[in-house]
Amino acid sequence: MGRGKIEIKRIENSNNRQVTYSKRRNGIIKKAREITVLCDAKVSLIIFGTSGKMHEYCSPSTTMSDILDGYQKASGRRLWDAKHENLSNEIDRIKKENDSMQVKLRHLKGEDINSLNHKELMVMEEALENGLSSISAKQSEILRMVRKNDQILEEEHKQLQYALHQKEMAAMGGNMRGIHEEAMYHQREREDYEYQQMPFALRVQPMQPNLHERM
Amino acid sequence: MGRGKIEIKRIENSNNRQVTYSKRRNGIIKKAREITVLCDAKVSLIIFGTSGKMHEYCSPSTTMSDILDGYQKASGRRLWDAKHENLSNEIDRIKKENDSMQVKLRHLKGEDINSLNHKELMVMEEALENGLSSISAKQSEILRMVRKNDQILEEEHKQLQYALHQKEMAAMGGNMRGIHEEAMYHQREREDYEYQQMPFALRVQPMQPNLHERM
DNA sequence: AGCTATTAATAAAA
DNA sequence: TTTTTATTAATAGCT
Repeated sequence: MGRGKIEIKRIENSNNRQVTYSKRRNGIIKKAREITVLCDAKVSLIIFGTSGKMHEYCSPSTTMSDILDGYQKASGRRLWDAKHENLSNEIDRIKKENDSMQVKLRHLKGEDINSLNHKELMVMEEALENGLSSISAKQSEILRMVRKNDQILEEEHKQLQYALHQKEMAAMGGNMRGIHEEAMYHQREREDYEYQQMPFALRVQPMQPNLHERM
Repeated sequence: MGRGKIEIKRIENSNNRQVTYSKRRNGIIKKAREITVLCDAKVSLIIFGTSGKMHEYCSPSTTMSDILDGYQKASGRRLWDAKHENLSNEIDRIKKENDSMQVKLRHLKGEDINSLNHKELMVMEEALENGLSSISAKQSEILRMVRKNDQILEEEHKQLQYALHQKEMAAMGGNMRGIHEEAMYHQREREDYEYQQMPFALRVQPMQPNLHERM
């Protein structure tokens, strides 16, 4: 049914193949549509071309799921059971892994250890001791950090007190001598200058920014 | 394409409809087969007639499941049941549980504890100490059991030595006085009686039957 | 089921 | 891709 007869075998010319695919695909879908209308049939048709693009047709009176349900009943084959089984198996596997970890955790917490023998207990004891020492070390580290921060804060506190004292003394002197507004302004300027001159590390700023999170 | 043109609408004559269905069904399946061969396409085709009988075609290079998988991916629609989703969800849930337990275990072993804060470390430390003390207690218990068993064995050993000594003495006396067979038999009877008279706890029997398993 | 006149699909070309 | 068109393929109405 064309300008020439063709053999039903793979079309080697890729352009021809693509054109033929497009035409015949439309043809099949048209035929599917026609048979559903003419004969009350229910049709599910899915076509994938080499490009991977999909085309589908499904009778308007039904759905893919319905037809596939019917397919499963009629053919006895199960389309999804293989998947089901895989998933179920994976669940079993993971659950077992889970259980054994649960048991380990309980053992490490000292629960249900009646079933353990001396050797196993030794291994666990060692693990616990290692864990404990790691954690103690970490605790000490945090404590050191806290102390250091304390120390720094204390230093800053002293500096602030000193600065405040200076300011009060200066202000008092000014009042006693009846300094006017402009003089006060310069006074403030001088204090700003003094602050700029303080060693950087002594300025007010958080030294361990995330320490509160660790407490 | 027939002796007359027909409108594409339901064929009211049921006999004609059945005949046309049969012919066109074969036609579509043939077309499906042809497009797979000519164009390397993958086709899934399922047809139900009014009688409820099913006819299908699926490209030989693949399976219904494969094509329907592709359909799901391409269309975004889900053909499978809620069951699948439930299973998938459960897998996800269990995997998460798994992961968190893994993390806990690692933490208890003192690994990856940099991310923990002071409070969490405190909790873990306590858990580890509890676990350690439970295990130490169990170890002591086992040690006590071993010692007790030792003691019992030692007692039994003494009793056995004593019994053996008695027997040897008796045998020696018998030989010296030339005791005949019947006398020896009575000797043995007497020893059996003595054994029956021993305090039950001192008789030879395993005191901690499964102790070897615990070591 | 076959047959065949007729329509429908489509291969090749544009 | 789509259109055109010569040709083949499918099939409607009959047996």
